Amino acid sequence: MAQETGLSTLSLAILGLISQRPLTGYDVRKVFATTPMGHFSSSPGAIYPALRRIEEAGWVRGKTGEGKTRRERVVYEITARGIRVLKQHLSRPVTRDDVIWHMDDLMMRFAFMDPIVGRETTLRFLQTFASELEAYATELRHYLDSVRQIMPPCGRLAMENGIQGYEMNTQWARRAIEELQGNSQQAD
Amino acid sequence: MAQETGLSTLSLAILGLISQRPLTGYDVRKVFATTPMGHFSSSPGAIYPALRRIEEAGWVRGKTGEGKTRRERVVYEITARGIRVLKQHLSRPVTRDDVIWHMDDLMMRFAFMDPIVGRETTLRFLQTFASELEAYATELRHYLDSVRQIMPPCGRLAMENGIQGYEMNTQWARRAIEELQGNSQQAD
DNA sequence: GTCCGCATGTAAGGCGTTACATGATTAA
DNA sequence: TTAATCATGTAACGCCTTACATGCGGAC
Repeated sequence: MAQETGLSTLSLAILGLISQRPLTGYDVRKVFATTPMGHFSSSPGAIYPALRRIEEAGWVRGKTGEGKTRRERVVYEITARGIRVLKQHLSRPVTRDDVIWHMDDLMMRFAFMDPIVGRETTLRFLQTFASELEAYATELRHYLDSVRQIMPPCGRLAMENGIQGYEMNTQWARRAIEELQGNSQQAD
Repeated sequence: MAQETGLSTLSLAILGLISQRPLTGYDVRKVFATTPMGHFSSSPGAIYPALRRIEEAGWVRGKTGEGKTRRERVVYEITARGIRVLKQHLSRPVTRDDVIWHMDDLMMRFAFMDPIVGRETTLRFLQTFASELEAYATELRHYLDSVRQIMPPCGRLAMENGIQGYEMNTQWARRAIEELQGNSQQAD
């Protein structure tokens, strides 16, 4: 459900993984099942159709019959077109809308962006990420203050939980900027 | 996509709101559009079908033609059956699975639970919520430590972001417990 | 020689999204 | 009277979910 590029969050996750190194569908499922990757479902009914879609879009190419055995096994690798789309998707500016509605997409973008778009763009991403988050958190705080009296205690606490999440993310981003500036070499 | 009761997160949100006071579909949309409520979509294509479903399930009852004008306007109120289902759904214990896959559902449950299931159950909810979260965060930290060397810096940072989110939620829950214990009166 | 893990898929169903459609009421 | 807001919906589409299905390879 992502913007202009038509890259859903799941497709982005898969394409990002394959951009790092060629993978089979099963490999992707394993990553989703065994790592805390975006807490995606590893169900075959999600992965294989998604792989087919991004292959039909020309972003990856599947190769059969590699390796020793002639077992059915399709290894996907990213195409030049795929890299282009990925780069375009990862370069999109962070909007207020993104931080409100597409946090998971943003974190996914961040996780893959450094090798694809370069350190400088990554840092710019974090800057706007942090400031959009901060602005939104401030706004929510104001809203909360204005309704604090009339809210049931648990509703208020639930809302504070959300706000603290945004504030935490803001701080995380600022720390990340410092870390990445200190360590300027780029994974490539 | 929620467990046994067949109450999706959106249905839960709507049912929870209606449990507080009778609402029209448009009212629900306004709440979603103007408050930070779970960042749901306020699109009519989501709300009205969901309302219809929970009405068909017998959890709410719609009444037409109230108020001054004879404008088409359906006010929904929760039924005894709806309260029963809500209570059952809100009383479910917090599982490890929930904190990994259904955080938004958990926060929604929390936001509505106090008046429906009582302060004591709410506190128990927060207790298990906190300990499940803490356990999972610890586990992720171990995992992160074990792969720290071989991870690209941004992948590591993305993962730390996730872990910090869990830790933040743990602390939030502990603070919430203290607050709710201090202020024992119950919204009813 | 049987069971488990690898590896790939399909089918039905549910539900949210975007976009479109319709009509009543109120404010300018 | 025109526009905005109130209020309710439908249709097409996409995509995820659960469940089922299939066959190879290695281990015991």
